[in-house]
Amino acid sequence: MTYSIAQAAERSGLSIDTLRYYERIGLVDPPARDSGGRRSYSDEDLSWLEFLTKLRTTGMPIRLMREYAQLRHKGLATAGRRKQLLYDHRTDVRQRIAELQACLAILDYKITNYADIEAKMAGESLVQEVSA
Amino acid sequence: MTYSIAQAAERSGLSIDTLRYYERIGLVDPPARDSGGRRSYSDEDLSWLEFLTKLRTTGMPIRLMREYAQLRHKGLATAGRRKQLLYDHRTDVRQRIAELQACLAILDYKITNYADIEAKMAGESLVQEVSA
DNA sequence: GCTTGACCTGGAGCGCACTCCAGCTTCTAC
DNA sequence: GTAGAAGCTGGAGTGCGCTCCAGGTCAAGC
Repeated sequence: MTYSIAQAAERSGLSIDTLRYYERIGLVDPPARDSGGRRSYSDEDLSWLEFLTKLRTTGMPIRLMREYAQLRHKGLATAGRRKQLLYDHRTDVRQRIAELQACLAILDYKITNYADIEAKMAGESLVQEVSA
Repeated sequence: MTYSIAQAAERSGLSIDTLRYYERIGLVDPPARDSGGRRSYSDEDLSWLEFLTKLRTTGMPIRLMREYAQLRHKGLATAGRRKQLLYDHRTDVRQRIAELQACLAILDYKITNYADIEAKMAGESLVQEVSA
């Protein structure tokens, strides 16, 4: 299967401009071209894009994604370094999750507080109503 | 207790420039000034900064932090809207955590794959050694 | 009273990750 | 054979969240 840039954009969730941008900066290999010179993405291209979006979602800077992409081109010999890159990144992601969860607890606390305030205010207006 | 801007920066984890920037854009109230016209942060100021950094850590855009800050000034009457803001934000944060966890699973998978490759390569070089 | 260092202001600059644009080509459908 | 949609390129522009700078003030220690 091959895909036009519009289809690749839809499937990857990236914009057409972003796809071309990623190609320009060396994050993705230039895809095949059709007879009219238009980009024609393969399933393999899409898999790589999908993985890239995971890295992006987890906040990997483009600089590192590019490094990973370049290592891929050098074949099996670089597997160790690629693994290390992902390993380090995983550590970051875990830390980020922990951080978010800690903040979540604070949000919970604040929200509960506001709920209490609302309950109290509702109670008071009830008292007003009853005493009126 | 009062704190110089350098102390406030250290305690909040923000830079001095960021503290002044937050003040400029209305995220924090202008703190008191000492006799020489220098900023003098109170414990209350620091608490607010601490909370702001939680919102920032969880990715709340400055626009919304500012909205929250402005609501605070209007007193209890805005408690409901502030709660709603935090509530919506909590939903975002939870979703973000779920997203990160899904990506984490993929990273785990990839890393395991690389470990397998390494094990296989090590095995092969062992075979080479033995057969040499 | 002079140096040093922290702090002040207004405004410019920066890095990141896109996003948009002008002007052109190419395919498709009528 | 022509209109319209989709795609092409190189390059400029954008939004966010800071970060840095020049030129000045102020207080403390020597």
